Amino acid sequence: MKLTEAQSKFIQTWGVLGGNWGINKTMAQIHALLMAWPDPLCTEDMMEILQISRGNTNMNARSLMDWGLVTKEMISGDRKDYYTAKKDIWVIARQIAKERRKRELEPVLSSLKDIRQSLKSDPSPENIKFTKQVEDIENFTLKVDQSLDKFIQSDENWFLKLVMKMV
Amino acid sequence: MKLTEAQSKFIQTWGVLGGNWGINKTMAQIHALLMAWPDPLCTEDMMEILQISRGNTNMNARSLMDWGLVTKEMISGDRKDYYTAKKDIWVIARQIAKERRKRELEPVLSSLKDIRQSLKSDPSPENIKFTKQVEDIENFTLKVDQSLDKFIQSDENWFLKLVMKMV
DNA sequence: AAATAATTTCAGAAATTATTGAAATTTAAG
DNA sequence: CTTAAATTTCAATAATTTCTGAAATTATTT
Repeated sequence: MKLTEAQSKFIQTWGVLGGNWGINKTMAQIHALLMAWPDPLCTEDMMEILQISRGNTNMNARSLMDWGLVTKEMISGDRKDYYTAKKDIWVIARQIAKERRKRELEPVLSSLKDIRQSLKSDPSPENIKFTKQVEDIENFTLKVDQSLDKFIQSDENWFLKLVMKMV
Repeated sequence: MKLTEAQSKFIQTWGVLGGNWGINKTMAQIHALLMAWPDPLCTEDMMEILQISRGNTNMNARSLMDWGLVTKEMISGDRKDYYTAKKDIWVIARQIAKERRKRELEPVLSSLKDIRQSLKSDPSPENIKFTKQVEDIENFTLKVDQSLDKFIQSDENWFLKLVMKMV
């Protein structure tokens, strides 16, 4: 059970990328490993390949499942849990977009709404510019939210069309 | 020199958002403060309002300048440096897109290219699926890169059009 | 040129975040 | 039900990141 040169590089690259986006390095590496590996892997495998502890492996595998990027799999005749990652990069991207929208964009939108509320109840002249500012940011964020939503939905339609054709 | 309720909330919100995106909280807060404040602020001002040290203020203000989000300004009759942030959210978003593209996307693309190279020189059968995987990811990343580029360019045209109209 | 003011740097401290590993719990098999 | 294997949890520790504050540097005034 050993990585090829290319797989190592891939895991390394994904780990750095994750770091830039506020994602735990181990989580990104487990994700990369499961994307790079053709078959499901158990905890022991991941521990050995990535040289990390059992606890760390378990916690980050769970996070990846919370993000909907990884699933557990049963292998008959073996009582260990096996993990696989989605492999289609468009599906992965849509899933990440969906989660970040829910976890980050929605709360920001709600905060901006609150702030606009505060500003309404305190219409002092020094707030005029700032009010405009907050409105602009809220509109921008709404646009981003809508675009993300479109992207997230995108292939459901494609999928439906495909199904229609098949019938 | 004191923040309104709304301004505080705004700085708080921006700080949390920054955290989610791998950006230092103080940096995000200084940025938010300068966006929310109508006039330029000096180091002392920022230190007092955000309750942070001189060194911290200086370092993060510099980072914001590196990102092209904040500029120094001179106020005549005062030898202190004053800082202001760009206020147009579209300009800000384009600037951030531009920097992240340069700092993150380009290196990832270059790594992916390397990985593909490694794979070419080791065409073992267990690499077939992984090669396809890497190619897919590279294509996806290129698409993202192109879309970002389009977004970054977007209002240069708009700006040119505006200039034409003005002449 | 000396004095003063402002800025920058950076080593160490503090705070935060990630990781370990062993104990507790859960799950499955005999 | 008992035993054994696997998983999960979490307090302790390690690693990393951020922040401070004082010293060094740079810029401005007199």
